[in-house]
Amino acid sequence: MPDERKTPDERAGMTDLERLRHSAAHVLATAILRLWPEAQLAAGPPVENGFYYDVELPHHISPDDFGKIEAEMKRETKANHPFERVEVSRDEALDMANRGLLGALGARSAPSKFKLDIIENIPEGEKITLYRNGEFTDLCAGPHVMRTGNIGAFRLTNIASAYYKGDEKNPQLQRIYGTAFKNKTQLDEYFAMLEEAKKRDHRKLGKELQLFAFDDDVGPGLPLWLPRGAAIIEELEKLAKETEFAAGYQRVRTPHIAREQLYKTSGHIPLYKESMFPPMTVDEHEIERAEWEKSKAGAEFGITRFIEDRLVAEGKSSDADQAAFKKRWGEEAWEQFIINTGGDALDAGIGGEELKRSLANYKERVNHLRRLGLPDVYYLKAMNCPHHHKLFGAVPRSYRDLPLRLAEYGCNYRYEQSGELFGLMRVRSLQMNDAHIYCTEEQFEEEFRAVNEMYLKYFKIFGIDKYIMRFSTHDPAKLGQKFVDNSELWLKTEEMVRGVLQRSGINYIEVPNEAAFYGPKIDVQVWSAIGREFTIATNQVDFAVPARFGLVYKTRENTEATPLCIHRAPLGTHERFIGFLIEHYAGNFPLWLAPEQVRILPIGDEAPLLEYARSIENELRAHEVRAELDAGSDHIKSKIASAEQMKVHTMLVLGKRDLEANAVSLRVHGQGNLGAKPRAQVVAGILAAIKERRPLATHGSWGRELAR
RNA sequence: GCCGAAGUAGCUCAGCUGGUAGAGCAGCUGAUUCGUAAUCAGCAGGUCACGGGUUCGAGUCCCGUCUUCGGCUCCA
Repeated sequence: MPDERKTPDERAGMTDLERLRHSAAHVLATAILRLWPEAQLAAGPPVENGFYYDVELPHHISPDDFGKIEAEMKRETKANHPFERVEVSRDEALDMANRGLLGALGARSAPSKFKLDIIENIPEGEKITLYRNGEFTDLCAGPHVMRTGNIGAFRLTNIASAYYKGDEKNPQLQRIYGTAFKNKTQLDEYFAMLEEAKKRDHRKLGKELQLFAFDDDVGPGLPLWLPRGAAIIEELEKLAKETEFAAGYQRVRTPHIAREQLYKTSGHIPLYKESMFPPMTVDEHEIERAEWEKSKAGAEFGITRFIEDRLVAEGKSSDADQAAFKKRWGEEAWEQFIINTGGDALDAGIGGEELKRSLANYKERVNHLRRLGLPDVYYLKAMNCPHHHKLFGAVPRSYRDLPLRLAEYGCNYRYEQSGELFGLMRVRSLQMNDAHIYCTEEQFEEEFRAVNEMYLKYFKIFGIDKYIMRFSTHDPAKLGQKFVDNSELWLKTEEMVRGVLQRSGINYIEVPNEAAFYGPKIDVQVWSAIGREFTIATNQVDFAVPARFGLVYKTRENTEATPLCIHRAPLGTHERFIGFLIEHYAGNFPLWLAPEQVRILPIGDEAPLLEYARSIENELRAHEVRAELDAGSDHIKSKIASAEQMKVHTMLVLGKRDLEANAVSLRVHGQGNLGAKPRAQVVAGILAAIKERRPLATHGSWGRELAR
């Protein structure tokens, strides 16, 4: 949370680079004020890749303004003013803010309104400090570098909007982002890294490599998987199925929709209703219902008219009448009677044949509508757990059945806010590598440990060597609102999870107040080959929802107990995981994952050569290798260029010489020509590399091994 | 959802202050038979995101909608 106050301890812990960037934010503010003295400054902290300053300003700053802002910043760093720390009393600070002196170059007519607000939020007893560089003074707790000249190299990067303190009820500010480094070399390296990241962008590569597409008619956030992308999905599912089968999981299948009641039971409605697609209403009695509703309204009118015409006019009523009415016609008719007469019926006498007829008519209609029942309401499923809970409950369970591990690549639909959609990383239809493990408390530790080990196994396969597990716990103050109200269970399960994480030596950090509503969770963060961060999977403990579903198993003592549930998805969703893999591998997938594993490129199109090429293609395809034959009339250079461009993993170039020697000329994407090899050796090498899921991409070792 | 920017051929992009919509690549047809990153020629390809408006005339100006992007907020 960028706008949450940092404690003095956290500030003292700022790294040198953060200090430098924080100082750069002050220099940015100095420059902005020189150009637009009326600017109201809010906050300007260092962030992960740089810094920003939030300002309120009538002029809309655009990248076109960056040049002149940077020029002013340059002047300030050239001047090499010292950062001067001044301690002031609360009253002095308030006085200065009122005179517009804070976040300013000098006195101004308007008070420094955001600074005033910030001062008011500084806890009593905490020191209030100002920092000055040149003529610029800002309310700031520091720390800073010694002088403005210590900011070696900086550049403004982009501009965005942000609510003051991140609250949409507050005014919207312009947030100017920049980055700064000790020297120009580091700055240049950073921008080179960004360039590389741009080249690896999964949206760009996904289009170029024909992996997936989006279409306006299908809808935003609903990816269409082209055959090349679907091939990756197939491989991931194969991997998951093998791994999970070996770990004792059982596969299940559930529909994509369910009745409203399921999500009421699970508690997702109303808690997550906004992020679900709006419901579908199915009404088999739509016409009949409409007719009877209409005649019910007619009957009501009849009652009303009777009241108006007769009873009210005659003006008589009694408690005995009321009781008699209710007994004869029921509570509902009485209520309706009251509603229709605006309460006058209380004072009116009850009786008369006409009223009786009207009420009989009315009641018949009410009863008929009741028999029709309510229309069916269905939701697209936003998660698989409720369906899986129903599967647990579908069969009587005993402790002997536990742990029960139900796995499914379930397709979920989530109505993510339009502004959240982002390529494959945030979508509205997602296929999750989901499973739910139902177990006893005693089994929990072993199950949870096994899940973590599965993560580590996958990391190895995909060459992910940097990860962290974020262990999110509850906030006791929000029990009953954001979190299921059971303090004891929270503490108990959190302790269990913490224990497993500690004992298994997993790399984790603890994050308070971010748990799921039904239990503590673990978010798995990984870093791609170029150091971009992704949250790939979440792993959750659920001690609440199985009870809501009334799930029980028979214990050894023949009593009933509720199982614990672990929600886990090591490969997250296909969408996000493949998005990650594309950027991780820069589109150069290892052979087993490559959309097109082998392309056969004959030199020329003479019949015997094509026949030879076809026989190799058939042999590979018989082993389910994704092999294609380029039988076109292009020159070989051109065929190679096309194959390289599509990042085809292995190319087999075939000419007369190869035909005569029963050989193939091996070429691997990124490795170039590896020379002619016996056909059987190359085929065997390809099959082995796929079977073993050798982790490296094109720079991998298998091509080299074959070339030996 | 909020703020800002963008949307021209399958892709990458040009199209100036309003005056008949263009290139390269990809595609198709033909020629080329070439040993490791692009052989040549021809053809075809467009409701300039969509809907209104201003104008004699709109890709270009104005308004609305959709989508995408950069952020904010959100993420069971």
